[in-house]
Amino acid sequence: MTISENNLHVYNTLTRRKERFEPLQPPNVGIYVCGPTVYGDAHIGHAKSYVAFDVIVRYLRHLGYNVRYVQNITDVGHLTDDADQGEDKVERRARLEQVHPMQVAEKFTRSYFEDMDALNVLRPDISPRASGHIMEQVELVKRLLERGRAYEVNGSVYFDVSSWPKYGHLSGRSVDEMMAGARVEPSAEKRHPADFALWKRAEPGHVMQWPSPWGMGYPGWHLECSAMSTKYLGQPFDIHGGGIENVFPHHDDEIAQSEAAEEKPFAKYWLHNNMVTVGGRKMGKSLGNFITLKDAFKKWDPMALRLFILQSHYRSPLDFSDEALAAAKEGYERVSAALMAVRKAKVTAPGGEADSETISAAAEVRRRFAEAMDDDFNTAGAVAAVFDLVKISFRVTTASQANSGTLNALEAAFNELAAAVLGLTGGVNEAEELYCAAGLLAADSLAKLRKTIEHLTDLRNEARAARDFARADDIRKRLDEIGIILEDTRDGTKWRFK
RNA sequence: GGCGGCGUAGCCAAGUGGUUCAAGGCAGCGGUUUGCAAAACCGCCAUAUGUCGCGGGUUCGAAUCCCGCCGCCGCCUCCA
Repeated sequence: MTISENNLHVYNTLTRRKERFEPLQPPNVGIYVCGPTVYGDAHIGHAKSYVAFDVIVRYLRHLGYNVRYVQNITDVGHLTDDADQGEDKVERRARLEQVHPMQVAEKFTRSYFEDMDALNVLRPDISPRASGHIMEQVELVKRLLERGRAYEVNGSVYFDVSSWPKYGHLSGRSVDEMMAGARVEPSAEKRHPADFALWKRAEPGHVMQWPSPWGMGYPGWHLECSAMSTKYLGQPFDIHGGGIENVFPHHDDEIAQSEAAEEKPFAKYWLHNNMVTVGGRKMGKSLGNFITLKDAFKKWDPMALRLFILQSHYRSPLDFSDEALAAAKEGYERVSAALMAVRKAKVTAPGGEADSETISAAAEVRRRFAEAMDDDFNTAGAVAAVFDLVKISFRVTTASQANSGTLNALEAAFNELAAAVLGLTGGVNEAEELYCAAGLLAADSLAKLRKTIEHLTDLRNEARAARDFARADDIRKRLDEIGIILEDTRDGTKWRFK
C-alpha cells in the first residue's frame, strides 16, 4: 500500500471531529507528545498515555510514514501549585531527599524509561530536556516581548492574554468564562488574572536558575513544549498529543505562545488521551490511589497491562481493577500461546504453498485490523482482529500437518499486526526477559529457576511412568501453589507462571 | 457557576441511524481430548409486544439523533 491510499481518520480536539489525516509534508510526520515531569516514579496513568501514543506512532510507521517522534522530559519549571506559584516539583523532591535537583531528574528519567521499556514502548526519536533548552525558551520570550504579546514585571515575564483574542480556542473557553469560576488567586504582578508566566524571577534559595535579559530566573512550564516542539519539528508541525487534563491550560497556553510569537499555526492535529480511573475515580497523587508501574509489574506481566490498555480506546477513560487485569493477563497468554504454537509447528512442518483458506482468513484479519486502526486508532477493534488470528492459528496447528507456507503466513500476520503495530511481544519467554530488563528478576535467577522446575518435572514424570499418580499430582499441586503451572503435552511437560 | 464526557451482558470493553447494530477479551456452561488436570478444539453464553441508565419524541427504521430525568466522571489549580 502506498501512503496516499490510506484512509486514516483522527479525532482532532481542535475541531472536535474526526478528520482525514493529511500530513503537512508527506511522507514526513512530526509528532510531539507531552512527556513526564520527572519527580517520581511513573504510574499506570503514564502507561495508558504512552502506550497509546506508542501505538499511534507505530501505526503511522506501518502505513509508511517517516515519523519523527519528540517527547519532552520536564525537569524544571513545573510548579506544585498553578503555573505561576508554588514550588518547583523537582526541586521540592530534591529538598526532601537532600540531593541536587538534577539527581532527582536523572533518577526518575531513568526510572521512566525502564518502565516504558518493560511495556515495550519504543523510545521517542528525541527526548529533549527542558533544562537543556533554556536558550530556546528565552528566545521565545524575547520574541513575544518584541511583538507586544508579553510584559515584564520585576524580573518575571507574563503572557498578555488580552493581546491574543484567540486564547482558549482549543479548550473552548473564553477568558470571561474562565474568570467566572476561577479558583486561582490573582497574582499582584499580573495585569489580567488569566495571564500566565513565561519566565519567573528566581527567589532566594531557588537552585535551578539561569541568566536572562530579565535577571536570574527559570522558565514557565508551558514554555518548554512550545520551544522544543518547534525546534525539532518546525512550525507548524503535524500532531501534538497529550493527556486530556492538559487541554487547559497547558495546551491552550502552548498554542497562544507559539502562534503569537510566529504569527502562524502551531500544530495541525491535537490528540488527547483519556484518564485511568481506579474504582471509577481519577487516579491522582492527591487522592492517594495511584499505582506506580514498578508496583504493578510486581503483580502483572507488563504485556498484560499493555493489552488491557489497548482493549479500550485511547479517548475513553479506563477503569483499573485486579479483576480486569486478570482478564487481560489470560487474554495475553492466549495470544502468546497461539504464536508459540505456530512457531513450534514450523519446526516440523512440510514445505508447500500456503493454503488458500488460511490466506483469505488472514487477509480478512488484516482488513478488520486496518479498518479499526484507520478509525482514530481504535485499538480495541484491532485487538479483536488479532484474537481472530489467534483462533485461526490454533485451528490450523491443531488440525494436523499445516505446511510451512501456511504457518509463515500466520506468523507474518502476528509479527506485523500484534508485534510491530500493537507492540505485543510474542512468546512467554520474551515476557520473562522483559521482567529481567525491568530489573524485576535477574537473568541468573531465572536460569536457576528453570533448572529447578525441570528437575521436579522429571521426578513427576518418573512417578507418572510408574503410575504413581498420587505423587505426580502432589508435585503438580505444590508447584501450582507457588504460581507455577505444569501442562502435559504431546511434546512433554511444559511450565509457565500462573 | 462555566466547559466537556460517560451510563452497553457477571467483569473489562468496542459500536453512535438500516444488510454482520449488539465486536472482542475474561468468567461461566455442555462436549472432544487427558491417568486426572491444564492447554487446545467444537457448541452455548445481552434473544419474546418490554436489549444498550429511565421516560418521552423525531424517523419507514435508533443503543446510535432531539428533549427531560436519574446516576457518574473529567477540566476550569499541578497531574498522563
